[in-house]
Amino acid sequence: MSTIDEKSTNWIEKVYAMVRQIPRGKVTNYGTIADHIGVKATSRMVGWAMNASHAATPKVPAHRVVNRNGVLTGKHHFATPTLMQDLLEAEGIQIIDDKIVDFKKHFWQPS
DNA sequence: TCACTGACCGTGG
DNA sequence: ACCACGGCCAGTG
Repeated sequence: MSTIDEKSTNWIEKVYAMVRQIPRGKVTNYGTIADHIGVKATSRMVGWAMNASHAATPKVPAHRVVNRNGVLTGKHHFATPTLMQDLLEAEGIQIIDDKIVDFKKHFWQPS
């Protein structure tokens, strides 16, 4: 705490940076992020990192990150269980049963 | 100090 | 096609 950190949890910051790079109206999944980071990090770690993303600056659009099934797995972790779906719908993404429609079409992947 | 869990994904039988 | 297991980091009890 105090002062901004250093090198520890460096891979976590990479996750934040990648999620912030996601354009509006697009979504990605944990595996792709972890894989692109190319470090010792798996999807589980990415999800855990996002758990602390609420303290990251600037805020990380975690609502654009879903699981491989295109399901809003982390919606329950938001301020409200419907906030994630509401944000995605606001970006033009249709969601049915907590699942993104045409997930592949809205899927975004880092270069 | 040790052990388990966590917003997951891929592979094997 | 379905079920079970391993992997990786950090935080909490």
